Amino acid sequence: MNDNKYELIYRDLANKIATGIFAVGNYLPSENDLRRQYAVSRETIRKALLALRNEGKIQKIHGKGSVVLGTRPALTSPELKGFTEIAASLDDPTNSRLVQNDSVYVDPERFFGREETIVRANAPGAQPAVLIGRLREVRHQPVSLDRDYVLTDIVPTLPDDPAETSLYAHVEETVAPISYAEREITMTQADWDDHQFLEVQLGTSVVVIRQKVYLTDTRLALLSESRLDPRQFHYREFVRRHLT
Amino acid sequence: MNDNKYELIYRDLANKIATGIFAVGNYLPSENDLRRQYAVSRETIRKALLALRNEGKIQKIHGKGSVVLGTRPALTSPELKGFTEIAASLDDPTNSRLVQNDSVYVDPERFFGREETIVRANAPGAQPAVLIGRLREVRHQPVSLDRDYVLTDIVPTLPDDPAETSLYAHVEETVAPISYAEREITMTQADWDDHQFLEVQLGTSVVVIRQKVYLTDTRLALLSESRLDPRQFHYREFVRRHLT
DNA sequence: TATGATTTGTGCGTATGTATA
DNA sequence: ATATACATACGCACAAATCAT
Repeated sequence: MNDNKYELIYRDLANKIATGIFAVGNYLPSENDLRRQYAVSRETIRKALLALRNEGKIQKIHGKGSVVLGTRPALTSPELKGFTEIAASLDDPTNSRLVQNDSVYVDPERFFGREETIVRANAPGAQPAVLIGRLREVRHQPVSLDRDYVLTDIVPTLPDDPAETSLYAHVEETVAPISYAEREITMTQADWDDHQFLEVQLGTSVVVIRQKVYLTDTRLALLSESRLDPRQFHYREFVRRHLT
Repeated sequence: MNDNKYELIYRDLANKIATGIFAVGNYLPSENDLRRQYAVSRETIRKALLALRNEGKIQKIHGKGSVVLGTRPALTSPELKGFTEIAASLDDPTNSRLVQNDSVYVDPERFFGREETIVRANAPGAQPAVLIGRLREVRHQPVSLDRDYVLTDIVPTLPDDPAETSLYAHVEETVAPISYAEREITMTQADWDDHQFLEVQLGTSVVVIRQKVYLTDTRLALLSESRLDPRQFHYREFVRRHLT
């Protein structure tokens, strides 16, 4: 949590949109009104509005004002959050079960695409990692089978109870803030684990979301793979055509 | 194309990153150097860098500089572009075949999720639209079956040859700039058309990307559905954890 | 049609704070 | 400690789009 002015204003406005105080389709107060209300400069207001715009919460219309567009939630969404963090914002009961916890070697270069990520210790590009496999349940139904490869060189420790704790929170507390990720979504054939845990038929398709998660200093901290039942998969995002 | 200073600088820097003049892993010149090189104020430079950062092309590190991260291309990517526009940037030969061209009524409220989009003319929420179905081929292989529902009330005319022309370009020339879209990715069972055109087996899974495409004034201009062979589907995007 | 008021967009300058080396 | 580099914040001027008169 930052205490920047524009971020505080951003959160206040985002909250007022989420709770309907600023209703969808209506205009926000003008930048000059907001400037007076928050007693800041116009540039500070504009930074807050830009952040809302980039997330698709408002649309700025030249000469008119800022229209409230609405809000989009989902379990699998463009936000860079861990399951534990998303679960905290859901009403439904959620559960994580540890199903794997091994020391392995991985080659991050082979994580995207359809190659094998786990390699021999002496393979070129091999890095030591801890593999944590967790089955995620919402409303007591399995929704995803997650495997995180935590790079030991960057993240030397792990939470005491990996099933209960947010990996992201642990990394940010013990190493450095998580900053960004490259994400890949593909489809593949269900394997035995998918069949066992996600209760999908062998050989049918499952959705695979892979992420390379980086710290603020661009160091790669972990690889994560999430396998989902295609019947439950729905991914929503907001995309813009232009910078401005 | 805008002729704003910061956008020109953005494009110049993006181009130098794409062509390797600024190599991955290296630092860009400092904001002060860039300010001198382009003979603009520091804020203008910072706007250009912010745009690069938001697209995952650079990472700004406080007190150090801006590291070049790299570039990510793909046929199905987070950019809001039509197939014709993406095809223009590919080396491979591409082709579009018109397979459908009908007048229908749609209910945009029913476009996301798993409901029927095409409704009766007198249904509540029904809007007139032209359905344009096109089979897209790359390297003479079918890659996607696209259906665009162009809302007649907003876009009254259509290009003369819908198979060859970019719908997006036509909308922007005759109506208003396209600004943003809500996108949904799901999976469903292949139907007869998928089997015929995409050459996938009946009943196996296909990827469905649906988009609601809006103009700068927030009017909904068209609905588009893209159905893809899951074996060829790979979607890559860049996501950030924080605003700053 | 034209004009002025309002609102957002772009650009510049300056000052201060904070992180890095 | 000092210099460098990025981050935040304020203020100002003018351009461009919109709308009511």
